Amino acid sequence: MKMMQDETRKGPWTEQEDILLINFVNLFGDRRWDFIAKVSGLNRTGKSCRLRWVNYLHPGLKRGKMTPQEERLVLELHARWGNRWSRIARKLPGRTDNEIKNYWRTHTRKKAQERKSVVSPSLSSSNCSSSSNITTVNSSSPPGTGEASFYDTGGLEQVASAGKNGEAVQGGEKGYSMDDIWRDIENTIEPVCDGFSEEGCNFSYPSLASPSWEYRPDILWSISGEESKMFLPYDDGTMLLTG
DNA sequence: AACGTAAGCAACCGCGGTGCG
DNA sequence: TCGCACCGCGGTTGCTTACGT
Repeated sequence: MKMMQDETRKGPWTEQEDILLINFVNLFGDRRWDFIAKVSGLNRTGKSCRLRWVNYLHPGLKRGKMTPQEERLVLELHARWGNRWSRIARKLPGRTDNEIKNYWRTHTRKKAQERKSVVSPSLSSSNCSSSSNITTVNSSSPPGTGEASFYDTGGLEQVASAGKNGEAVQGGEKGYSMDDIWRDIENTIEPVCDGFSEEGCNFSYPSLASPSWEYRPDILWSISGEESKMFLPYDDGTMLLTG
């Protein structure tokens, strides 16, 4: 990892970055992303930090395949609200808008294919030239076109609950999984999630951005840009407070 | 066993909304 | 009241992994 302090890093997050971010969110809460981005020395944008937190690092996130109940809920809510992913996500504790969005995309694509094969098994290419709008919702199709056709399918029919890999182990964290990281965190930090059971920890309040641990102004020490140097991340992700 | 394709997931981008000076 | 900075959302893209031939 090259340390060009000036350029903003992009692309996949490393474990060390994750740990660093977790630490800083613990300290400052999960709202002041720009501040955290600067102070942490991550060389990431606030946006990027927020996204990483919300979609991957937030405690209480469920991992793995959607349950049939969740799938049904997604379909129902999507039928009702359309692409209001964050809104839908609030009704699914532990699921993120991104996750639901991705799920929907996959589901939609699958559906499109199923339909295509049902509607025109042998029709193949005869006269569907101009009116074949059901559609392959592929990535290049403009949003809305193909999608709308699913709103009215009564899309509630069972999703082939078959996904490919049941586990959806994200990102191939080799050696040091998120579970490990969280185990570490739990051992070292006390998240102020009290009273939050797995399900109590739902994010019904405005979006995942809600702090799952208290914002602690008392430990905010009024850090300025310069003072951020006080934090020197060790290689193993722990923090050294200097100064 | 190798190759091609599809599916799934993580991350980025752009835009609109909101709060603050 | 206006302008600016930041945050959050939805859309899109790119990469990795799984599967089929």
